[in-house]
Amino acid sequence: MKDVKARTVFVPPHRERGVVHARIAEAGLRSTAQRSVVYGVLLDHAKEHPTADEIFMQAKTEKPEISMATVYNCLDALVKHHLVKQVHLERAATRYCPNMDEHAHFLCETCGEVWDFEGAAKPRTSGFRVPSGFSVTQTEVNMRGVCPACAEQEVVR
Amino acid sequence: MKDVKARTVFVPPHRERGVVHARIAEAGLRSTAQRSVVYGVLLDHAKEHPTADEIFMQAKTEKPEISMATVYNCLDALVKHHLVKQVHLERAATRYCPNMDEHAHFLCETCGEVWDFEGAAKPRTSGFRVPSGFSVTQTEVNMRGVCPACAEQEVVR
DNA sequence: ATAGTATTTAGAATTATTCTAATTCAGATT
DNA sequence: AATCTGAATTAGAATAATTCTAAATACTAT
Repeated sequence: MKDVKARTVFVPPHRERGVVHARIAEAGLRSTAQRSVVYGVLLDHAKEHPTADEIFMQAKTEKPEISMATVYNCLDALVKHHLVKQVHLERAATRYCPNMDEHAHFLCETCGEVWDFEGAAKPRTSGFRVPSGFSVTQTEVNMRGVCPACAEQEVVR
Repeated sequence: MKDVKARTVFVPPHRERGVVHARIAEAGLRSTAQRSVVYGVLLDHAKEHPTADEIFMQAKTEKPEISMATVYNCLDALVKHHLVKQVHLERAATRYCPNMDEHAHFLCETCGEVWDFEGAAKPRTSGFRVPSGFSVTQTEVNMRGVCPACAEQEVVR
């Protein structure tokens, strides 16, 4: 399990009793203890863009009985109700992101860290021509390259 | 294995003796029989955006001894030498695309088909602000929604 | 409190991908 | 044409990611 970090302008809501519960309920989801824990973990670790497994391990510290299947169930429910986004960056495990503002993801190919890039694409379709008849509900923009820290190291070497 | 189709403006080069070989060599890769088969399959099935497993099954019809590990090795080599792109649309298997023109991918959430949307994003970063210091080498744009055929069926129903 | 439905659970099953170590091959050199 | 050398291929095992299953539990509305 690689340790990933990321920078974002997104400020997750302060995680306190009731806030997470309320958000889940507002989204039209039955609010269960497990969903609160999973969503709470994701809000606390938004910058890490954690995988299901990383979320599972963290969630267990708060709720030891929780199972992996439940983490997947919860994540799917949160995704379906637009509280969380899936991020498909690599051939490896899917990552999750509770920042629903429009933003792109950047993966540093050298260190593997994931970053959020703010700034909405106008049109919402990121500049690509959408043939008529297609309705686009979601756009995911993923970039790869080298982050400043890694670029600097290369120069030094 | 789901049967997928897609529409694209990309016209794959006619697959004949030597053409595939030459492209691989030009890319700076040692040209082996297996790489030719894998790349050839991909060119013939560009519209399907096949998975490694689908490519493996097709490749076996041309070269029965080929192994799955080789398909992955070949795909990785082709990706590294910019002959092929990985497409990460879903939590499921990675898809591969030999169309290196700038384009976006669209996944119909109803029927699961993948489509190519032409049209380069300018700036190359798809309208998102890239913080200074980051160098972007690749941008992947994935959209989801409903394709015309599925939209029509919904109206009828 | 009770029924009815959705959710959770453990663990098995499946699918996708990577690894390993032995063998074979492509391309350069003689 | 034969030889060399590092790279590529192979089968199969191993690992990792995700989904499935059936039984138990927890919510919500009565």
